[in-house]
Amino acid sequence: MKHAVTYELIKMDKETGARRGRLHTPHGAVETPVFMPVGTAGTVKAVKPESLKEIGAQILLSNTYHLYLRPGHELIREAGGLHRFMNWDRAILTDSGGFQVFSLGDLRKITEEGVRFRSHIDGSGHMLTPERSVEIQQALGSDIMMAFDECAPYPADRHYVRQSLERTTRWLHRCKAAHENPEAQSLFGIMQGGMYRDLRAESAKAIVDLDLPGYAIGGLSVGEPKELMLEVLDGCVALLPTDKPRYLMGVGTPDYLFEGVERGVDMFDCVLPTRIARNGTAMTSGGKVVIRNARYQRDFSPLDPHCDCYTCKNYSRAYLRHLFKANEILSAMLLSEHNLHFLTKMMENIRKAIEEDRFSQYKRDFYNAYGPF
RNA sequence: UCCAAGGUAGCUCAAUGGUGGAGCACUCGGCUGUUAACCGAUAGGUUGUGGGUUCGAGCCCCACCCUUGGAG
Repeated sequence: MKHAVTYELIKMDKETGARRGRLHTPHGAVETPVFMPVGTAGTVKAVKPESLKEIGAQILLSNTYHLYLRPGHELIREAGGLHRFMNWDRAILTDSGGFQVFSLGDLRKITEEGVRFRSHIDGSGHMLTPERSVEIQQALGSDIMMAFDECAPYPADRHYVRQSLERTTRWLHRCKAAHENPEAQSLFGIMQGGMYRDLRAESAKAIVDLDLPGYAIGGLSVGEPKELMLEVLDGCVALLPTDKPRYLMGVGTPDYLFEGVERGVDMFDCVLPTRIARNGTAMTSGGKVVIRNARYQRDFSPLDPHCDCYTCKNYSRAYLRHLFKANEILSAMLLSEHNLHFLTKMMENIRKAIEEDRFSQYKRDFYNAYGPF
């Protein structure tokens, strides 16, 4: 059987676990390692698809739970699928709603069958099951569907995490069984196991046994200290096959991206660049810039002097601060575009550095310029 | 000139005669498979002025100043 999405390993870094690869999808190739901007509700908030293309985004993430509630997956099927509906002809990965099991804590109840949600929009009741999640993602027509999982909270006791990951594994089998056309869309499995090394190993073995076209590491970056996260991540990557893409879910600060790549992760996604943009913060080559701060009131220099994005080419820090303070929508647009450009460009540089066997050097240079994260 | 209603944080306003608060603004912090153009924290006061009553006054009394509306 031919999978919709395949992974081509192009080059391994000589010193670290970093690797340069390529994902082949029904909507074009994706050069890895890659950062995927998040477009939860069928839009990367405040950024036009045209701008995303200019920035160089290769693949977007969208969300099953949110699109199911509004406007409804049947409507999107009727529109010709999510790609057409949102005018994005490059690749799309859809999350399964599994993260909402975690983030909508008070609004859901987990059972073996699935998860009962109360809509955060109108309070109505809904049942999301592995079968239902796959059905919705098939209607959306994403290139990569994620398995319906439970992202366990941190901290969580061993007993809970074990129960949770075993249920997630059973759910993965049901997702695979419900998956109708693996040649049109690929299903990625998600490893869980919290911060417990042996449970991670159990989870990894269970999902790798299904021989899926890609594997994700879930349940990290949920509030645990960075050292712990990296230690767990070390173990996780080692458990995954080298001939399949590895996706670290929910990671998006520059340091975590470098650390992930260094350990052999190929894909990342995160709301952080767009969210902090809307809240008045930018990532720049010189570090984090909280543009809302009074110190930038009369700073007429560009946000990042080393950046060639639309925002940095045309506007000053003083103007960006003014827009934010004045609650102007353009503030969210310009800062979001910049932050996505920044991370996308950073990943581009990382890929190039791996090709030229100077990943570690690039990482050092980047850290030196960026300062504390 | 008279009548009325008012003067409390930068702004708009709360506060039985009993420890003067809120929202917004300001300043700062946080945000990691989006419940998030969000959340949190700090700061900010001779309660228009001067007297009086009272154990105690933003609140009651007197005078004055100022604002708004009305009448002339």
